[in-house]
Amino acid sequence: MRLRFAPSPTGFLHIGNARTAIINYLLAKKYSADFILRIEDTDIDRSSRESEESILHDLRWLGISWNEGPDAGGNFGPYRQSERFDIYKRYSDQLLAEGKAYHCYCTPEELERMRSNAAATGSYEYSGRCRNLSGEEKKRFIAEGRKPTIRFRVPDGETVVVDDIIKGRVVFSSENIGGDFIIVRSDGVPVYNYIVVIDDALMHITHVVRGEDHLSNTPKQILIARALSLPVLQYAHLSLVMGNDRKKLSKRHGITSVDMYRKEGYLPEALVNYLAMLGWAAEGDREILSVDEIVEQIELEKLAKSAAIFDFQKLRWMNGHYIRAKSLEELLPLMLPHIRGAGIDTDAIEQKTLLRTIEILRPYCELIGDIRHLAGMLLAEIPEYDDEAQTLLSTPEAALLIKESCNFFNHEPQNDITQLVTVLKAATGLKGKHLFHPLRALLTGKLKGPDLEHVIEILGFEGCRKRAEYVYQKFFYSEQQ
RNA sequence: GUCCCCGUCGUCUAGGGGUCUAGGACACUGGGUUUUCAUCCCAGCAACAGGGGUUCGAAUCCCCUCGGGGAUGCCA
Repeated sequence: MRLRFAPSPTGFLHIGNARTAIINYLLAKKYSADFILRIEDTDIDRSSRESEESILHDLRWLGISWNEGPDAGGNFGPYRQSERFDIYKRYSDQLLAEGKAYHCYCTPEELERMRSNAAATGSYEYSGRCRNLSGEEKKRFIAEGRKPTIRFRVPDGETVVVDDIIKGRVVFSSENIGGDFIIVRSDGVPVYNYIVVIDDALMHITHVVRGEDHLSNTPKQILIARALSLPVLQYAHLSLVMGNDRKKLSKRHGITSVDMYRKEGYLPEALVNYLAMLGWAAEGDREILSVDEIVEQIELEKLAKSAAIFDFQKLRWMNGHYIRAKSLEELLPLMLPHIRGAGIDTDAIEQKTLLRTIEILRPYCELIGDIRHLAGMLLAEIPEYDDEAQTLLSTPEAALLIKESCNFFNHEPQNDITQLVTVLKAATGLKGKHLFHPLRALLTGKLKGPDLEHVIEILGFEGCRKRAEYVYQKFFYSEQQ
């Protein structure tokens, strides 16, 4: 069994393509199949090496690996279509020689005109104008300087059956696949629907698992395979991933490139888990599964036929779950850049303190990047005091607490910080939320957050003292003026 | 327009003739834990697109309608 993922390097790895890659990879793992990565870079204007590299990078980040590919080599290369033009040329020459394809001299402008005329009346398909050109007509077109494309001569009255592993039996007739289609452009570059057949055959692919948007292309490909006496493969067409407006997922639905998910602080295991579960369900109502568990259970036959709307909420929930499941040691390097991004000098902080901070703050994180807005509460010299906290700290009730806090730090520097709450309680006569609320605001600058006990533990005597002093200066002292 | 695919809670899904007064998860609501919020735990809300058949019996099989999607490119 040999599977493949064949992206075109025209941008970042899209989340929908990532799902296709993941499912192929998971299946390859399950069946110990070879997994081939092929780069479909025949759209020369839009393809780039940078895109290819970023796609490979994103695939690796997701934990996907392949046995053969442009970087890995293999016995059936090259693995970039742009490096295989001589192969495609041989086959198109053969089709031409056998009369199964022909030169078409229609210009893009002419075709566009035919198309728009047809749109008014009804359906469009290529008229077949150049199907049976006389030598005379050909000569004339050539004399006009027209560069021909090569069109595949679609046979009449053929039935094409796709026995799709997911969709079931789908029957097409050669009459209504849109007429003779172009297989080689006028500049000599071959077209997807044609070369995909050659590559899959030559690379000994056994199962083509790809997006449903290719289902209608499949009869064209099968017709090509027949014409070339190449094998027809097993197909499995994955239902598409949609945005919340039920349109194919695209940029306007939010972030759609794997690259962005990584930057936002999603974990690859969450993305893999979520994408695998989109259109598939594991036994026993389980939602959170490791790659190995998914590999054990996943089957093409059990994948959903219907399109699925991408649920960002659920992905976030799952990501939060994986954040909580990770060890602190694993989390630290992932969160460190974000903590630094919040302007905190992590080099000045003991590793032990950082780990403990992450432990305390982690329940508040759905994304790794969420730590950025939280870290300041525990690690900044002086945290940001939000509006709610400022309002609270300006009340007379808080004034008393602020004053007594400063007392605690200034007059008895030997005080045990763990006694702060007890001492303040006695000194102010406040208790319950009347005590904890303003104290929280004073220490963290926020009205909500982790246990004050933990906050005090991380801040220590000095940290708490600095904040109390800051608040005294800002809210208490200024009010006395 | 034509061809093709699809249609169970708001969303992802389980279910494939009787065990379905339709199960789980996210979201939402309420409660518990907590000084607060988050985590965690418990409970609740909420669906078989519509209409015809077939059958003793249909969410499950068939047909039609409607709805959604994809293809119809010298993109892949």
